[in-house]
Amino acid sequence: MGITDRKEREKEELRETILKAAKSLFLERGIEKTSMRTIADKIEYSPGIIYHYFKDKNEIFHALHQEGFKALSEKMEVLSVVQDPLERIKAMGKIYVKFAMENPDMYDLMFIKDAPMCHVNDSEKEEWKEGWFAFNGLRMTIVESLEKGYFPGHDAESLAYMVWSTVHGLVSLNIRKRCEVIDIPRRENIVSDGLEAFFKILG
Amino acid sequence: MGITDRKEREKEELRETILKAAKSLFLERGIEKTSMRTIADKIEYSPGIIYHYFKDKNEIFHALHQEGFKALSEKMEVLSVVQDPLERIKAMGKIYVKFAMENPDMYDLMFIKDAPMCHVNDSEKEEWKEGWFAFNGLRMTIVESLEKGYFPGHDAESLAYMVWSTVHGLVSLNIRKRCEVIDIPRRENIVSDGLEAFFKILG
DNA sequence: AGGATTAGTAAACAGTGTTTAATTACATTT
DNA sequence: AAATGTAATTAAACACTGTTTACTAATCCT
Repeated sequence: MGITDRKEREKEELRETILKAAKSLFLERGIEKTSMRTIADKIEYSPGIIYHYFKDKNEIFHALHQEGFKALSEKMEVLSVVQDPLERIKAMGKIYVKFAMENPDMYDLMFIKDAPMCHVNDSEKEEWKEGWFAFNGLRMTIVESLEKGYFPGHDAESLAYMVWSTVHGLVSLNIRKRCEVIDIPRRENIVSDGLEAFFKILG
Repeated sequence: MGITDRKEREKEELRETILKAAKSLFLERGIEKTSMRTIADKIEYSPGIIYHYFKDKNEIFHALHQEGFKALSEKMEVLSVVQDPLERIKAMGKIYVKFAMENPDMYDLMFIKDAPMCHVNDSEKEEWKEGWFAFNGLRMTIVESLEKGYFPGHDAESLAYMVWSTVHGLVSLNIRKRCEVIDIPRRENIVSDGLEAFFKILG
């Protein structure tokens, strides 16, 4: 079965090539300017071939979407050294915001664009694994905080969603250029300043 | 100059007709499915005519964008009866979230989509008036809170951006379908639950 | 009434995602 | 080695998109 195996491998290779081309085009020109034809041009194949490896454009970007979550979760690994759960929440927030500001297009794809989520709804229904895993990391840390007496009278789920919302809001308003309402000198650091204000309120 | 006036009025009328058609199509099918041709079909003119009244598709949706801000600021008018500034912040948050959940497509256009903001950047640069006005309402209330001794050690700008970020995060994660990570029974009320958690933390 | 201006249109351009049918390349079987 | 069957690959088309162009028809002003 050596030949079938090699075939299999070659097929996988082209899939990876398509994905790599899509990623580099996406990161330097955005999703809208990355068309099936520009991807095809880049890999020097005809546009039609892509549909033998991906159902549609959405499936390509869903794959990149997953890569993004892998990258983010890797950055979260250092959190294991932070003992205090409240400090760990703050450290998570910092990593999250840093990731978003350093990879705005990837963040956009992961948390703002509606494109790849439609795909999730269609094919995997209640299955958005990467997202669930990431959110659960935050929720567990908050459960631990509640156990240690932080945030009395709160419940983990609401609190976790609220914390996520705040950091998401901080970065997404910036990424989608809604910060123009803030004076130019302040604007530069408004995301990290907002984050610090949030931490101060958390206690 | 009566004739010129009537001409002017008629021209304004078609502009309004286009806007009305665009709005109704947009609200029932979303921005992506509202094309220049579907608008033209609806008003029973040829697609080309739209370009005599609007520079491009963006300019149409920038006009709707402004309508959205007018609607939101009208809903904020009741706030004048709330005396305590901290309570006013909370009331603002509730109105904001209610508006977003009742008009998700309009909210999307106003705060999530990048489309109409590009237009702002190009033509009016540092001029996004409606947005600045809305944000300033929040900032002023927070200044008042600081004066009354709330949030010691904070500055108004960071705090205002943080509060805005939280409410924006709560609704935008929901609108862009990132709440699938939350269990189904909790999901239904997660936005208002998250908002309550935030209020609880604000004090 | 005639020339200028404006409203409106049809058709085209360049682009998009996607599907189709046809073709090429290649492994397997005869 | 030649024929067959299968999979990879392509060119071309379809139905869209936003936008521009050249043209016509209507209206206004002198």
